[in-house]
Amino acid sequence: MLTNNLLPLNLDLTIDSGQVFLWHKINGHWYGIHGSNVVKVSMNNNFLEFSSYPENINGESIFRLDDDLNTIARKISKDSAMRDAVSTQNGLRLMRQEPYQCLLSFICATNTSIAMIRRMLTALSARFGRRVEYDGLKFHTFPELKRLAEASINDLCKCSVGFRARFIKQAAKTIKSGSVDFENLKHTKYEEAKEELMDVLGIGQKVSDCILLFSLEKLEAFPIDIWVARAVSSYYSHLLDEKLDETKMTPKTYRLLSEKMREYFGSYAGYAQQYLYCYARNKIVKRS
DNA sequence: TCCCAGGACATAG
DNA sequence: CTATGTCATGGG
Repeated sequence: MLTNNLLPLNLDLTIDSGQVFLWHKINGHWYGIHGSNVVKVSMNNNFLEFSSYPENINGESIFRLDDDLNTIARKISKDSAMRDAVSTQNGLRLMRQEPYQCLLSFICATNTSIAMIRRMLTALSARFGRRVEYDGLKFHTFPELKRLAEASINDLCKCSVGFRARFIKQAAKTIKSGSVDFENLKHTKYEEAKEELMDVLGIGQKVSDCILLFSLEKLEAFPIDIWVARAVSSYYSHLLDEKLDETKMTPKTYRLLSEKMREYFGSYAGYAQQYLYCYARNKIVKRS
């Protein structure tokens, strides 16, 4: 499938921006795990080339080409910091993930690094997913909820998930039971949907925001991790009433901050957040 | 050896 | 409602 609708799209930047964790670049093509499918993507002079297996998936949907990025970039470019973040990362987009995979991924993302998240999710898929071969390459699909819900804590721990094992198992049980309806949440107001997700064990404010932004169409969600907190502290302290200690993110501080930033950036605050996140990781001095 | 990483939970006040 | 300690794991 080929498309050039509403580009720009920078594949490398987007896929490697801490949203998805089961993608690999092989021979110039990106291969990713999208639920029970393997997807294959590449760019050929402004055309998105896309295929998937075993099901036929819409690549424009995964890369949110239905979002008019130029308009969004213009809307969030309200200050010099964001203008710089946008202009130096042209084509960075949000992705549209499978909600259940996104949810489990960000439960694994608590208090760890991206390299570790990749390791955990790769191990979980290898142990509990289904083997698929595509383009002569071997993959494992993302585990079905049933497998994770029935897995023993011990076997989950073999995937280096540590204390997250019980969260993964319990969350898989909860979602499988149907008490959380993703399709319904897509049409529920941000605040209400956020609260509902936080009823799931292992999901707090930040993880909930990530799930909402990356898989449930809540583009106003503004997840705050340590990097975004540093960026806000560096570039947006003038918007805050009190001085921000970005090392101490209490639930109260998180609530105030994210509310402030949603208010400032508006309905596309999530895009602003993603630009800030990547910008901060490259720009702000990493403490050794 | 200590600190950090896309934090959240349990408990006590 | 708020503050503090605890939770595995691996890299730097």
